[in-house]
Amino acid sequence: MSDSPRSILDQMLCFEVYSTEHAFSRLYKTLLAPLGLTYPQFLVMILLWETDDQTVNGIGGQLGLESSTLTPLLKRLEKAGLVTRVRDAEDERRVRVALTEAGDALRKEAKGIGTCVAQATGMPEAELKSLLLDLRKLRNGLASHGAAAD
Amino acid sequence: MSDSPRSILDQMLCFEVYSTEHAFSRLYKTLLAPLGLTYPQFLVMILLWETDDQTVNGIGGQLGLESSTLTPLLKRLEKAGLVTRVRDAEDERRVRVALTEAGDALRKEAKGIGTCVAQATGMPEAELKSLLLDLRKLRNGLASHGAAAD
DNA sequence: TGCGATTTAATCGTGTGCGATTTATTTTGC
DNA sequence: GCAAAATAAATCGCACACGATTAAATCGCA
Repeated sequence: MSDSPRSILDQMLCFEVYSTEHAFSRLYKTLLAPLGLTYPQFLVMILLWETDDQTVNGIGGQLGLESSTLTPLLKRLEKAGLVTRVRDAEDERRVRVALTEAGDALRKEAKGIGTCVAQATGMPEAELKSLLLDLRKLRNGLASHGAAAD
Repeated sequence: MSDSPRSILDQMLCFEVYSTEHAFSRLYKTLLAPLGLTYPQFLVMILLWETDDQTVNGIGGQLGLESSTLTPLLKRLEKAGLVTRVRDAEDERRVRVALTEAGDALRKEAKGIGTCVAQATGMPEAELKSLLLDLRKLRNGLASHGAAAD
């Protein structure tokens, strides 16, 4: 990227979101490499650290991901020994995802990452907070549009 | 997504960017389906509509994408009859990507998409513009951090 | 001039993402 | 109580996206 020649892309908000997402992704890649996690895997772990033992749909609802994305991802976390996947005895359709000891222990390793990212932005906290709220407003607008079309 | 239970994710700017990117992606999917384009393909077409006949690296530099991403994508555009890919006679290492007539003609079909997306956000133009600038500031911060680590 | 370093695309392997479909289970409506 | 509808997860095919590597062409400098 770096210094692109002026282009119509510079006026497009969607492209700014698109490339900012890539920038975050690249930063997280280096931060998460020691933990052996990808960014989406990290998001799942954050949810489980907060509330252990959730269903696939429960996780997907919070992240906005389909089971077609989550199932393979969760299998990789299982293979890495961080979570267990077991059919719910109450409702055999559901699969409950829970932390293993190793998965729980990883929480400590991840402690500093949040503040590390905040520092990497080079922006004051208040500005980041207001940007977050503006983005949420935008996302809600886009989502409601999609929902209205159904 | 919709109404997630309150979670630590709600405080994370990176997740807001991540999910806003998905929201844009879903919206563009429906808008671009009639053109037979994906969103990254659309970005490439925008660059070519603006400046025809560019190298793979030239396009990649503007989009922040590697040749490992672009080469298959460009081959799909070529297969769809929208662009040509030919080795540069001046420098045989380079591949020049240019619009076909069909690729150029598609420009008209894409005319309304920009304003359509702007409307879908449900936010006033000035707000979108300031959000774009804030995001650019954030992205530059993240990128410079990554560069500094090299 | 010629050879090593650099540049440019392409290739390969891994990991998201999604839509459409499938399978198994539970809920419902009669 | 049982067939139809609904729900949950998994599966499949396709399309990004990146890092590492490779192959070919060009550059640069001794």
